[in-house]
Amino acid sequence: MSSFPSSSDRDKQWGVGPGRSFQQYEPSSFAEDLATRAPHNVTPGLSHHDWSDPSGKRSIDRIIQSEDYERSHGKVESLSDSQALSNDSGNEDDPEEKHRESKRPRMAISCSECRRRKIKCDRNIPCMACVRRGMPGSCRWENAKVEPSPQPFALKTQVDDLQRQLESLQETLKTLPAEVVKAVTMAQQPSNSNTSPSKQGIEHQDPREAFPRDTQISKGGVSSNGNNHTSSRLSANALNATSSATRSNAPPPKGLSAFYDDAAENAAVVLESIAFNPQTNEADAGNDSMISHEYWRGNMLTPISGAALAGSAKDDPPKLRHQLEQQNQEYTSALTSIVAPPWDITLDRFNPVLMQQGGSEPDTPQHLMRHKLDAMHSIFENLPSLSQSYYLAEQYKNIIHWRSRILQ
Amino acid sequence: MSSFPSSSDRDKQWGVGPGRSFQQYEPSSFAEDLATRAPHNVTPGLSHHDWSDPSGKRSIDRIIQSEDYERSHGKVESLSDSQALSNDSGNEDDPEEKHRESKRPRMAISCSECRRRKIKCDRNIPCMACVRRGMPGSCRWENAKVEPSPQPFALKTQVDDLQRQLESLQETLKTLPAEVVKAVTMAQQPSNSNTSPSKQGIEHQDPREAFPRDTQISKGGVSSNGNNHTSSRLSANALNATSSATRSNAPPPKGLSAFYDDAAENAAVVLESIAFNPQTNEADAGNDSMISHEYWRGNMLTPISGAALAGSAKDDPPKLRHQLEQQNQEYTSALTSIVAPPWDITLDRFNPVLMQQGGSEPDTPQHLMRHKLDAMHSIFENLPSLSQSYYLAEQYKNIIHWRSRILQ
DNA sequence: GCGCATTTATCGCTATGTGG
DNA sequence: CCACATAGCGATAAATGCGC
Ligand SMILES: [Zn+2]
Ligand SMILES: [Zn+2]
Ligand SMILES: [Zn+2]
Ligand SMILES: [Zn+2]
Repeated sequence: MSSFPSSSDRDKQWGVGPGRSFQQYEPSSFAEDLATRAPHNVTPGLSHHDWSDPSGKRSIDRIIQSEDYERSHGKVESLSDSQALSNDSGNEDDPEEKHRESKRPRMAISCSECRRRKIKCDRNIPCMACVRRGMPGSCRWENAKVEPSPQPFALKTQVDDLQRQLESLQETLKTLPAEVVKAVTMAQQPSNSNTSPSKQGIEHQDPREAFPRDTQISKGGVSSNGNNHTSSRLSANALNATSSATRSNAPPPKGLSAFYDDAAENAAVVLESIAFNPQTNEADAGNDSMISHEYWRGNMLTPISGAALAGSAKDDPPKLRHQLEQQNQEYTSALTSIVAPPWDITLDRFNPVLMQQGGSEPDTPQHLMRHKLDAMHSIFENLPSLSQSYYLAEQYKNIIHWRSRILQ
Repeated sequence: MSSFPSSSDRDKQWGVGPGRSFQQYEPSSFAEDLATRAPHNVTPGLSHHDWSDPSGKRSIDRIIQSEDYERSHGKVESLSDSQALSNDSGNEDDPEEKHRESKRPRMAISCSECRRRKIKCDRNIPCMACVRRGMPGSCRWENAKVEPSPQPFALKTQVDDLQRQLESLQETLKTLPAEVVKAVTMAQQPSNSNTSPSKQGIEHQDPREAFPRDTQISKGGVSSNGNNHTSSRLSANALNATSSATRSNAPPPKGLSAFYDDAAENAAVVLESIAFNPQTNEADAGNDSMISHEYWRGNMLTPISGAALAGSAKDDPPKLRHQLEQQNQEYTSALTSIVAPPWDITLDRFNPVLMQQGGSEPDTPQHLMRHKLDAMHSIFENLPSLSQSYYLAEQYKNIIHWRSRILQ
């Protein structure tokens, strides 16, 4: 750490380029460097010159990348994120901070993944790079800091901390009424604490067993994988299995019915608040941070755009190409099966295809209405999760907004 | 160590290229290196060439990025220096040791078993290789590799796992009635260990990296690393299941307590307004950056790629095969329904699926409203997690924003 | 079980873009 | 024109997994 051999820097002559010579690694650049990499969050521009402390640079940057860092460091905070996106409002800036520093001089356009990997991004949404890599779903665009590459290690303290929390929570849970506890644990399956990777798990043997399959899968979505969280909601569902047959199993826990109702209410409230006061929720949401953000981050599905596909195919081996095509086809069809099916868009009007089978009746307006509603039902039925509904709504909103801008 | 090919690597100076000369790995890095790595430690010092930062360090730094860091950030460096490398002190010399660390750490994606045997791994969690071998239980993804660093570090997988458990529990808790939750959190909340940290710490990186492809899919309950805490979500499935899989026009849900209806109605109105009257919300929309988007980062489900499926099926018993296919189908459709944009981008204009229905409907009879509400109920019943919805919404908002930029 | 040819990922450093 | 950021090349470390 001692200061770096500054003088030496200069020596490094490496062929200077024609034109201007970059001496990038000068002191200042150092700071820059940090800023850049660290990006994780920091990004926002603040100049972190401050801590330019030369020493340890490298490691430090990496380290710093945590958001908290910035937070604590000064400002940044969500602002950057939100801001970036929100753009519209634009008005109220942070009153307080005022730092003249421009936050983000240059907006990013490459997808996050490409930025992280420092590779070329074709700027499509599932960009080719991501598609080729087999994870079109991880192709996102966030106008924000770049995250550092994943690392296999973590701080032990983290582990300890988590462990502690977990225990604490579990402990607390014990104090709850029996029924509740039961429901909860049931839902959440004994989290064996074990941190250690001791195997356990699924036993082996019958391969079929290995695949948990059952259940959740079809879940309308989301939840899915191991994450439970989603799921949990032990409530409502059980209660009104309204929607048709259930997949069997899991009989609703009984004594909780009273709670369920409440849960439903809560859900409604939540939805409402999200819809109307996103920022308000911010707080809540924020705090629930219990969840790991990691969850959904990476494998979202996304249909590959035709262009991207075509492009990639160009020089890829036929095998890969075929694979991509097939993959895409799957995505697309799946997508269609749910979103599109009930509608016959070509009619340019609401026309629930599915419903039709039900017996085509005359075209009475009345009936049309009826169809409409039924179709809507179909949709809603396929929007099992709040995420979905919220997403659709949001999406729609965005589209409108976007369009108005484009068409200007 | 010895295995390391290379120390000599360094020699390979690859001649400087014509055109621009990169001397990348040399001089300049020096300074930098020195600052950073060297200090750190350990590294033995190999002649500069070797600066190979030995490794540990490198990766370690990365690791550290956790929040905890910042906390201490005040001095991060110290940490890094001493801590991380602490080991070094003293023995830093052995060339051997140090070597084991790599300059460019990469996360593994094949399961441990496959890696060990050097055979192909389909990257699913019980990977086919393991399944076929009859020991799906032994299929784990431990990023084993080097786990050298003594003290302060731990495998990230551990952290992930813990985190997951914690989240799961908390999520579940959230579904409980407010009062209960309050009691619980209160009891344990004492801001124990800054909770916040956890969230972030882990965040970057995620599994997706690890399993580029669709992997987790079958995971169902298995947490990624082997632990089996099954995922909970006891009931949700039931409900949701129906939807995607079945497209039957199930009759509208009904029969909840009156009060539920009220709540739902409110929510329904909200949702409706969002969907049908986007502009109203527009303002809000912008700000979104709500919640820690980080939340869901990471474990989204992804359908099994056709290729993978095909491959596995190849020599598997038909029964299993069928199961897999079905499972996949369900996953695909479910997930797609969430992610799939309701518009048809290729048309360069949208096909507002939702819009239509909403838009018109001026004279909605009373009973129509009723249906709508019923539909809303369906949604609420499946309300999964706030985090998810936020994440998704955010995600898409980003996309829209991005598009608007690209399109100018 | 494993040598080793391939494929893939990481990252120093340069080229560019952009707001001020 | 400059300071500061992003884009992304291309060398090269590492992981994968064929084939014996
Ligand atoms: Zn990209
Ligand atoms: Zn991408
Ligand atoms: Zn495997
Ligand atoms: Zn395996």
